[in-house]
Amino acid sequence: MNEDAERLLRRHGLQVTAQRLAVLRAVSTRPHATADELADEVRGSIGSISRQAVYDTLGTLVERGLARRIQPAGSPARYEDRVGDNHHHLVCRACGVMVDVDCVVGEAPCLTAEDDHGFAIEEAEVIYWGYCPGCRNRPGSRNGTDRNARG
Amino acid sequence: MNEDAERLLRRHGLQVTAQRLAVLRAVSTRPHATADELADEVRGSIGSISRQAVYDTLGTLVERGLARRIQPAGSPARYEDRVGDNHHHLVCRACGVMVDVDCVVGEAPCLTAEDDHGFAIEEAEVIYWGYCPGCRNRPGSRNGTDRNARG
DNA sequence: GGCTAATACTTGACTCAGTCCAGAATGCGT
DNA sequence: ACGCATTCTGGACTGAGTCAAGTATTAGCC
Repeated sequence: MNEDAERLLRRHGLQVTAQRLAVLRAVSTRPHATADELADEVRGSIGSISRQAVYDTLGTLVERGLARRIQPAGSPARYEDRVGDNHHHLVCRACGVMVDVDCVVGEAPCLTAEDDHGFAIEEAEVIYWGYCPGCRNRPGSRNGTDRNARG
Repeated sequence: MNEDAERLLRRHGLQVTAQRLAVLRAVSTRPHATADELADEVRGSIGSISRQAVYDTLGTLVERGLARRIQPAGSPARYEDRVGDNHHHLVCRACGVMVDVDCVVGEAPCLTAEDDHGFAIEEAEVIYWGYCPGCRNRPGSRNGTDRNARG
């Protein structure tokens, strides 16, 4: 598994370091985690890492297309390693949990806006907002009262 | 015009204050502006306002459905007064400009995810990422090099 | 295996958006 | 006009993310 990660980095022209391998593994084992959570995960596996290294590495991974950054409203950035397929996200307003959903329209026609205003559209990011099964059944936590609550 | 804003506030059970009127007007005249920009706009019209009052008022307006908050990746929250219709946004990766686009699918079938994972889905937020006409033609500013550029 | 240049990591200070709090001011119903 | 409830102000604070300078690692070469 480390073999794979190492090759992956090299294939994308990146130097292989313990930190990068660990971050790559963390993104894969904990999809939708924040930079902070990933840092914790990494510390669990290689002992320690600086915040800066985490941000730097994540930035590089996103830039090289090895990871994807999602930034839902009111939440710090989250990262996932599912790239290349056209999937979207479902976020619970109450507890902040995020799950993947496949694109309604299949491939990439999401990319078609009615009027593109002359823009060269590259990507359509879709976030579905709602309440997860757990929070739907927990009274008081789903009427917008705690709209800022998150997990 | 102030008449309208005043009535609007009252109708939604809100006290009418100079600050609220001004914020409401600012949101309407400068769609997609950040809280800070709106504060400036308001200062231009009523002299001065505290940051807190701006955030507070915007929060209230959003809560009562008089305004909508959009938070694209890497950008502070933006506000607009176009509510109730199912429109989305088109954001330029290079200069950060944001324009409205109508929903591809018309009404609200955007709300249908293939598998809702048991969530009660309320809203689908769609952001199209790309490059605006100006930035498309400006070489060097559209190849992801300055992915963080905005403003 | 050791040397060197390039790249990556660490540490700490900093910025920026947004929130919290206590006290002062204002609007609203009577 | 009065008193209460709501709102506004100013300042301190938090949390996410960035900048910059110095140190450590990696990769390529001998």
